[in-house]
Amino acid sequence: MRAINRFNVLDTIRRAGSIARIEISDRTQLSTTTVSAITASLLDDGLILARTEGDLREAAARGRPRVMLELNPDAARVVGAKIAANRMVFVVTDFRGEVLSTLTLALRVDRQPIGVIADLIEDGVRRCVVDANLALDEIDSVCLGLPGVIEHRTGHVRTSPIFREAGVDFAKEMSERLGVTTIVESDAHAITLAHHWFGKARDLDDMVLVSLEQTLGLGVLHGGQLFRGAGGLSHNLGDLVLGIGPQGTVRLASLAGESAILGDQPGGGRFAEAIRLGRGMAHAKTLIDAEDISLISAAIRAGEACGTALANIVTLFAPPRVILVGSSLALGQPFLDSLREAYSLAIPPSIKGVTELVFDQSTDETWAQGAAVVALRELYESPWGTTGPAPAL
Amino acid sequence: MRAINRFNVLDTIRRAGSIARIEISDRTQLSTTTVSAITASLLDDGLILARTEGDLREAAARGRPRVMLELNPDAARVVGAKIAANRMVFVVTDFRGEVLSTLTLALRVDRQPIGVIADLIEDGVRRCVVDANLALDEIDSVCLGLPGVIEHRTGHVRTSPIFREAGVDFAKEMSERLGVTTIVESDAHAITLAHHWFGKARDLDDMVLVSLEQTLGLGVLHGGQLFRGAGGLSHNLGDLVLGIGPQGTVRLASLAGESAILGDQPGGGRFAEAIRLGRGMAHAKTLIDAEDISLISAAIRAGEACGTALANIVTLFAPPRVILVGSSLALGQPFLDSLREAYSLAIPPSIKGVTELVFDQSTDETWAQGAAVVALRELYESPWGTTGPAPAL
DNA sequence: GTTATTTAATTCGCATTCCGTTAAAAATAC
DNA sequence: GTATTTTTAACGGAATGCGAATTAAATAAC
Repeated sequence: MRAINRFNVLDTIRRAGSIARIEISDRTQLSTTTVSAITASLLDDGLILARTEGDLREAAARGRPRVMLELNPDAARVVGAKIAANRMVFVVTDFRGEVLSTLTLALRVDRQPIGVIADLIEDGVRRCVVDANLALDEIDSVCLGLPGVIEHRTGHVRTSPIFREAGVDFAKEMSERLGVTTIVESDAHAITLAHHWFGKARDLDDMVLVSLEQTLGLGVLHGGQLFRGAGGLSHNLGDLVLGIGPQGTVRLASLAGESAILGDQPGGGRFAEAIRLGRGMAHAKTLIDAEDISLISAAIRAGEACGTALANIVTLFAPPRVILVGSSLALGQPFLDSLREAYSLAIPPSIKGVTELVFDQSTDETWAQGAAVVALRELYESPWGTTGPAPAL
Repeated sequence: MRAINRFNVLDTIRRAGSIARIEISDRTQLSTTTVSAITASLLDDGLILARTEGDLREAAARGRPRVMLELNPDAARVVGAKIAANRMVFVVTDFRGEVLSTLTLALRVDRQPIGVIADLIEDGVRRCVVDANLALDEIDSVCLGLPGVIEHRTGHVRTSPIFREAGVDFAKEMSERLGVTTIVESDAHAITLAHHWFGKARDLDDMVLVSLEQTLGLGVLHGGQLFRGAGGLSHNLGDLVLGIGPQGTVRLASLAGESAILGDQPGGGRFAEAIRLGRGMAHAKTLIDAEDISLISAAIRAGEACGTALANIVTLFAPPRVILVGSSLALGQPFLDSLREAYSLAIPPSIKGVTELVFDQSTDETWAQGAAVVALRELYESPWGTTGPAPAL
C-alpha cells in the first residue's frame, strides 16, 4: 500500500523531471502530509534529490519558495543494448535514463554461434561500462534488446534472426557471464518504452509502436504497461499473413522485411558492402533517389504491405497513436507514400480519425536507451504493477 | 484499501460459487480476522448469504463444520440482451448471473429506423422483466450487446449492421426510455465475459475470443479485464484486410461474414425464409450435408479466411486459449476443417503450441447472459479496477 | 525596517485498517 | 466427555493516511 503510493510519487517525479511536493500532491491526489512523508523516505534512500532553485512559476512568486525534487541520477546505473544483425549499440544510463556512455560496434553477428555472440555482447557491455568510468559491480542491471520472439519473463529467445539456434535461454547465459542481472527483451518493446519515457508518446499511456527493421516488431502500451502475450511473449509482425499465394502463405516479412526490400545483392558490390555495414537502407535511399527502378518498386511493395498490416493492427488495437520507427523509414517517399496510401485504403471507416500516425527516425542509441528503460522499470516498478491512477482531474 | 480487499473477497466468493471463510483467507492471503470482518460487512449489506450445509470436504469432517458463503442472488437484478439482425434475446439475471427469465423475439430489425428498434428493445426488456415477476424499478441495470463498433464508455454506437445510421448514442437513448442505467456493449465482448464467468475460460484471466456471426467480433481478456481500444472501442474483425484484390481491399467480412457465406438467396425461397428467421446457418448446414456444392465452397472459403485471420490474431496476442463462437460454427466440417487447416498453415512456428483452439456453440441465451455479466461487473468492480491478485500459490 | 501576507512544507493528533496472538464459542466426531 | 476444527471476539501493535495547526521562507505593504 505504501509501496503503491511510493511508486506513484516516484513515477510522478520522473515524469515531471523536476517538481515540488505540492504539485505531486495535486497530481497524485495524495495529501501533502503523505507526500512529505514519502518524499522524505525517498530522499533518505537517496532515490531523489532536493533543489532549492528552479521554481518556475510566474515571476511574482510570493510565499515560501518551492523546493524542487528530482530523481537522483546516481541512485542506479544500468546498461541497455540494441543487438542487431550487423551492429550492436550499448549505452550506460543513470537512474533517470540519461546516457552516460555509448558504444557502437559495427559487426555482423548474424547467425554466428551463440558463444561468439555472447562473447561480443559481454565485451561490449564491459567496454561501455568502462567508458562510463564505472565498474561492472556498480551496474544494477543490464537489458539486451534484440529482434525476434522473446519471452520476457524467462529471457528465453524463441527465435531471433541473429541466432542460429531456436530456444536459447539467453538471459541466464548473459547473467552468468556478467554477474549482473540481465534482462532480455524484444527490441521493439525497448523502443516502445523509450518513446513512452522520452519520445513521442510521453503524453500517452496507450499507444502502439511498429518497428520496421530487419525484423518487423510491435509494441503495445496499454495503461502504461507493455501488453505482452502469454508468458510475456513479444510479437513478431513479420509472421503476419497477408494472403495465400501460389507458394503458400505470404507473410509480411517476405514483402517488407529488410532482406525482402534490399534483395540479394552480389557479394562483392558496394551495395552488399553497405548492407554488411548496416548502411543498407541509407544506400538504398541514394539508389532510390537515383531512380533505381527495382528498388523503388520493392519499396512501394513493402510500403503497401506495411500500410495494410498497419491498418489491421489499428483495427485490432484502436490506439490513439501509432509510432512507426525503424531503418525502413529511411527509404523515403516511395515507401512512406505507398504505406500511407495503403493504410488509408485499408483502415475501416468506422474508426477513421481514432488513430494518429507518427513517423520517427530514432538513432540506434535511442533503442539502446529503451532497453535501459526496461531495466530501470524493473527497479522502479511497484510490486502491484500499477502505473498508478492517471493524473486525473 | 478495504474496498480492494472487499472486492477481492467478493470476487473470490463469486468464482468459487460457495466457499468457507477459511478458504477465502487461503486464497486471498488475508488473515482470517480480516476475512471475518469483511464477510460480516458483506452479509450485513446483503450481498452474500451463509449456508450451513454444503461442506464438501472428505466425509470424515471433524471439528466445527464450515459455513459456506455464497453470493446473495437477490442482491441485484440486471437485464442482459443480445440484439442481432434477425432476433433479440433477453434475460433477467440475479446477482450471481443466473438466468431468471428469458425472452426470444424472432424478428428482423435490420436497418429499421432507430426509433423502431428502440421500441422493440424497450418492449422486450419490459416483457422479460415482467416474466421474471419483477418490476422495472427492481432492475439495477441493463446491458445490451449488439454487433458493430461500439464505444463502451459512452455507449456510442459508431457502426452497427442493425442500425441504418452511424454514430448513435444508444446508451443514452435507452437509459432515458427505460429509466434504468443502460450499458451498450459489443456482443463479442459480452460473450467473452460470459465465458470468463461461466464458460470455457473460467480458469484463465488471459484469452481471446472470436465471434463468427453476422459480424465478426473479437474479445480480448487481459489480466481479467476486457482489452479495449481507445475510448473503450470494440473491435471489428470483419474490417480486417486479407489482401488487395482487383476491386480494392478484400476484407474478412466479405469472405466470412454471414451474408458472404449464405449469399443472396432469392426472396421467396425456403432458404431466404430460413435466413429471415435466423435459421440461415442451420439451413445451410442441412444443404451442406446434402452436398450443395456452392455452399460447401463458400464454407471452405470462409473457413480459410477465418483460419488465416485467426493465425494473425494469435500472432499478435499470443493468448493461451482462443475460443471460437458464433453461428458460423454450425456450418460443420467443411468450415471447421478448412479453418483449422488454414490456421495451422498460417500460424508461425515460433509460437506453435502457445495457443489452444476451442470451439463453442453457445446458445443465444449465453450471449444475453454475457451482457448481463457486463452489467454485473460494473456493480461489482472495485474502484481500483483490479481483478485482484491471482489465486496465487 | 518592521509587519503582514502568502505559499510551502512539516509536525502533531486522530481515525482507520490490517495483522498476529490468544482465547473463547460453536459444532461435530470419537 | 474429550478432541478436533472452524469461526468469532478481543487486545495490542504497527503502518498509513488525512486534517488542522504550526513552522518556514519569501515577498508586499506600510
